Amino acid sequence: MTSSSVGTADEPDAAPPLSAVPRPDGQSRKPEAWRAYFETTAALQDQLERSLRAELGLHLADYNLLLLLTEAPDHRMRMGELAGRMVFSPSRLTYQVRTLEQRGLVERCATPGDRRGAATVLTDEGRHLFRRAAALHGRDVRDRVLDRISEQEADVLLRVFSRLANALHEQP
Amino acid sequence: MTSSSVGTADEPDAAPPLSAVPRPDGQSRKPEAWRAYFETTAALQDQLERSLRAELGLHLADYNLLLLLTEAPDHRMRMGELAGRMVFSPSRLTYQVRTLEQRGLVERCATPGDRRGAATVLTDEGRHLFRRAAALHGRDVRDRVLDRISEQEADVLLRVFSRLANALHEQP
DNA sequence: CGCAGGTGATTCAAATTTCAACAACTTCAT
DNA sequence: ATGAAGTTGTTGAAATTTGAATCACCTGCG
Repeated sequence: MTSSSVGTADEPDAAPPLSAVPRPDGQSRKPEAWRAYFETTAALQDQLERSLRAELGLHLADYNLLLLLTEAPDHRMRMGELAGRMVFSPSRLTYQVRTLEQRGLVERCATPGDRRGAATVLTDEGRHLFRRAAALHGRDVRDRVLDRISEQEADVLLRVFSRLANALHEQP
Repeated sequence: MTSSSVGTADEPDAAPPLSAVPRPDGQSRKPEAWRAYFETTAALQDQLERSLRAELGLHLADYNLLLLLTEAPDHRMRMGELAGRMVFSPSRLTYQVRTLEQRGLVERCATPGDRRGAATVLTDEGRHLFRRAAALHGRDVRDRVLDRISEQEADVLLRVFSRLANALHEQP
């Protein structure tokens, strides 16, 4: 995907200025920032996905699902919660889990108290594959992103995106 | 989509350019920043897409395609270039353009010098719909993002994502 | 010229995702 | 209890996306 500019966008492209001094023309740089963010994100996800695919045959979505399970207590999570965290529709999650199950990376099982529910658990094989995937993906992310930003910039990113996330959850 | 955290990212951080103030515990906040960025981006795109869909029946990809055409000289662009900018596979672009063509928003036409090529042009109807879409999408983006960050933060985002984009283009 | 080797774009089948029901179960107020 | 209403997940068909051919055309060299 690309741009998604707010419309009033004049191309940035080159090395951006250093200070936060207001521009001579009094214009905001926010639209440019939005566009840079949006376009770069598309290219970045494309590359991360390709790498994971080429090396381990995993989609980024597979990776993220395995990551969530890895972190979950007992390596186990309800379908619903998983769907929410993945920003997936329920049916998409069902499909996704089915494919991982066919590859032996996860297993489905019933939930204790609620006979409607289902849960997904990481298998040993899933845990092993994730370990390899994490090494690869971690390297990819460091090479392409983390090693290219300063701690200060990381702080700003963390602050900004955390704030945005809170706002998104409050008023959908 | 979710996280994509770097997971097992225990590695000395790259040299922080400026005067990064280390955390008390000496840990880097980069992995957290990455994760906040990644997760928030997923939720944000989901909401932007929903809004555009609900109001105007456009996918975010439709919007972006129309945006690129709107900005292009003569409201016209080659398939190849469009695909590159959209980070779309050629066949995906072909399909995407076909659906927009069926809705009367764009037209295909031959390219002057090269009889292999094809180009896409925005129609008047496409231009009109884009205007409405831009108003809506612009408001969405302002409400959810731009009005929630400072000019200084926007500057950092612009600087960071421009830098990352350059790096991505250099070493795929 | 004449064709070997690209390039630009489309096509087709298979994989994935969405959307709108549906089924199974829980909850809660009767 | 009882059944209306809400939850949880799945299913099936249609829409979208991918990936491997394929088609049509350009380029350059012998």
